[in-house]
Amino acid sequence: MAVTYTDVVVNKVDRKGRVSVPAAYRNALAKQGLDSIAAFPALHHPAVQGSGMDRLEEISARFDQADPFSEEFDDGRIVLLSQVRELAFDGDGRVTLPDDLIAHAGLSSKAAFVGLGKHFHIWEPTAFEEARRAAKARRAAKASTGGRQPDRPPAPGDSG
Amino acid sequence: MAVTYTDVVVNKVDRKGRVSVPAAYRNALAKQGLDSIAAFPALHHPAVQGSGMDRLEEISARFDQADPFSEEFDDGRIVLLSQVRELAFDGDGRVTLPDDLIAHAGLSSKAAFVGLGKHFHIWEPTAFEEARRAAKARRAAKASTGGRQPDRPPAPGDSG
DNA sequence: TGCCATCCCATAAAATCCCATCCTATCCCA
DNA sequence: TGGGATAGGATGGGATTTTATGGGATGGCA
Repeated sequence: MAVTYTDVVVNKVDRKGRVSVPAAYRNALAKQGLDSIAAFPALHHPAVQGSGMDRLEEISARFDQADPFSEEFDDGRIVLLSQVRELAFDGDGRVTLPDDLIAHAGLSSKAAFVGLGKHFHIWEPTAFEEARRAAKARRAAKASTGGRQPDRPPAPGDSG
Repeated sequence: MAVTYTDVVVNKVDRKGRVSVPAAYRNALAKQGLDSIAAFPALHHPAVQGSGMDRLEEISARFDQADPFSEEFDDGRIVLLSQVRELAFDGDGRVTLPDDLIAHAGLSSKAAFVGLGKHFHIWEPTAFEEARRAAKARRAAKASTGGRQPDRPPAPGDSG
């Protein structure tokens, strides 16, 4: 599977908390037989991270391989899996965002879907613009001090 | 079967000791033809662990795989399986929690259903929030002292 | 006959479905 | 190549259906 989600699309969040998932994303998911997205708070950003449930099953399977009662996996299980929400599409390709995710991402009336390859983020549009600007600035700073930047990985293909 | 239980849902425990099992969980179980949950005290937490009976059989099978005659696993099996209760749904999708499970989890008027993939926990809501906070802190501490820990499968947020 | 576990019903709130409308990118044809 | 015709998306809102929850009725068992 290659890059599935690309582009940035801004859609409205209506007063019921619904947002249309961009058709391109929906179609990508539909090809895998999925009619929902797995959503949870992005670890390092004020954004919702989304993907197909299949991505999550991978992770869940890893926890499961180990002794289901080993204590060492409990923290990961609790922190990661308990935050996952499965959001099913309604008949019009929309999902309703739960309050806690709306809060985490600081969403109000608009949501920016940001394609990141195998997953995507949902940001408050202006917050995303700001974050992107900041990221660019950091990269520029680094570039000027030397060193290869990861915007053009040397290896072809997709390793993830 | 994959990630079946996600999300955290807080429901009331009425004065008869009944709780509504979240519809999402019920529906998942119904798809497997189940109309009850298997519940027992979680090993490392003040919580009730639940799943479908099918999941329990799977777990029991692992004890056999390991070493059917090892004393260690036999103890585990006895401790675990002897404490399992099958809680049937009433007509409205509720179950009645036995006193010992209520005691073990310290439940009173509310119960938090915590989806953990293939099984779920039932916690006293504030106790769960506290436990999750602690788990997050431990993970953060570990992550900062070194690379990926063996108890830390690639997080869904790690790539983004 | 008293107690407890079920079952059943009523209600309020919330989630879901369904349809009408508005937009916009695309297509077709003169 | 201009412009209307179309199809697919995105939105809003109302109608329905599910859920969650409280309480009472019922039946079995000690």
